Amino acid sequence: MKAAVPITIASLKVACAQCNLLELCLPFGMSENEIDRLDELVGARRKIKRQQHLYRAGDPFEAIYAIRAGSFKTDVLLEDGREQVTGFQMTGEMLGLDGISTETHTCNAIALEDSEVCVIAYDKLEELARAVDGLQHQFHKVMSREIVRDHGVMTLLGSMRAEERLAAFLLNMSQRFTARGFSAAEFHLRMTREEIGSYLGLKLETVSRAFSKFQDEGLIAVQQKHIRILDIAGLKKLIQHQPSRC
Amino acid sequence: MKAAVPITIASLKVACAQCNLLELCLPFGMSENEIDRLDELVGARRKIKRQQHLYRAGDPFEAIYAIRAGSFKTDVLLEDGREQVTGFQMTGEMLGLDGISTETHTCNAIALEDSEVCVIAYDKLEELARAVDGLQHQFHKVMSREIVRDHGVMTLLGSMRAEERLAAFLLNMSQRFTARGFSAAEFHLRMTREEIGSYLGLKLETVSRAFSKFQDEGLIAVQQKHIRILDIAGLKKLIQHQPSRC
DNA sequence: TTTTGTGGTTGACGTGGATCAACGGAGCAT
DNA sequence: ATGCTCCGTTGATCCACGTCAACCACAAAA
Repeated sequence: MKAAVPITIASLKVACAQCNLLELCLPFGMSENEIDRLDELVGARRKIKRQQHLYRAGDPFEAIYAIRAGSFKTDVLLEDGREQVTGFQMTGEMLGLDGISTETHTCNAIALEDSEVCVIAYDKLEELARAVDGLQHQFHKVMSREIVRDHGVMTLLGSMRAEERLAAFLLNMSQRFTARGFSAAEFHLRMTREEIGSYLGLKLETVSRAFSKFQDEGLIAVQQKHIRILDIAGLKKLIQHQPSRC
Repeated sequence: MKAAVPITIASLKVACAQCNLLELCLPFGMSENEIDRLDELVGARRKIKRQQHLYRAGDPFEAIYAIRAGSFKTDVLLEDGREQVTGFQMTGEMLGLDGISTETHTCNAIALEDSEVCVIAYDKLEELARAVDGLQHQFHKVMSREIVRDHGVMTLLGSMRAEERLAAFLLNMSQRFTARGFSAAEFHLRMTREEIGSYLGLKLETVSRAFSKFQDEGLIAVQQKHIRILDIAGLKKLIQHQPSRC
């Protein structure tokens, strides 16, 4: 019997105010009072095992998700079978925003490791956003941030060469790990070379070669998915592309 | 004398309900009552001459803009001088959504022809969105649509070859002209080959060659910026990329 | 009219990254 | 252990697109 440990509904739900991801997630910038009201919003957590889908392209859109633990990729499948990874998401980041426009998810969200998300029913979110100023504003910021991020990727895909792309990717990962309290210089990638390549518009062999080249040049140390950045400045210099001559 | 034509403040403002872009713009899907309330929101129109900036990267963010007439491009400048076009916008589309996240515009918006926009003060928009359910929902949809669109561009840049990209671009333009009541088969591009190239991650010569090739193959007729699509199905076939063999 | 400038086309050539192929190592089930 | 499978690395070759350069069309200025 569990009499000694009272388990209430509340304890099964997410208490945003207690969540250590607060700084990274939707509540960022909201007042304490406002955050307390968020808890009516977050219905349940959901665990997703590695390689499983949180949602699929075509699924009806009902909720957005905040990553509580773990990480995900989003991708779309072209008619001819090509896969395009559109993003990697870490704890505190939101998934599913693309579904609002058509009320249907437009991509697949797949866990890169065993993960857990907070489920945020979208109709409730809209309702609460009307009442809680800070929530509305933060939600808009989250969506806008996604737009800015996507523009960054477009720039990367549209105007950088292979090594610049990979350098930008590593610096981005490093920065995101840092924001989560992990080492900026040493981390574990949860995605394969092929997934990185798809995201960066490169083939897996090219990604692999660029990793090796960076290693030869003393910029990083690679061991499978484990990355150690030895020369952050060197990587940064790479992405401002020395124009051909002069 | 103009005595016979009373000019009121109201007539200088935009009446969303009377605007013929209603179907394409923010009000789409809102009720008549709701749309009437929008008029308190749209402060003024602003005319932008060809090649002039509506806003610049770094400008403080105060308003978003609905294009009332004309067209724009958005771009970002990399440190080394490279320009990356992140989008082309037509009538009814919104500009400036990227600014919400950092309260600073992150790209430049430049008119491709003499244009006019409706200025929507962002703080007023948030305020009104709290009162008018339909507005809140439509605004979210507009932002989400931008995210979906960007994912589409990422897919294009990440996994298509030059001719596929250009075919996708032409079909997209055609579809957007159609939505605005113009011919699907014949239209005028307002941007240069270089701007198209930047957007598609190609050099202007490659764009030009692809146009010529499409013309040789009878898919389109090109004369400078004037495009006539002769074989829509043919273009569509191009973008599903016949996998190398079989 | 000629001039000048901007944008577009086309050709010749070079190269970055894709493709094809072989192999090696890690993790997992047996 | 053994074998299997997935993932990553590396080499050899190819080709799509970038680069460089010449030229052309059109529009605005002189």
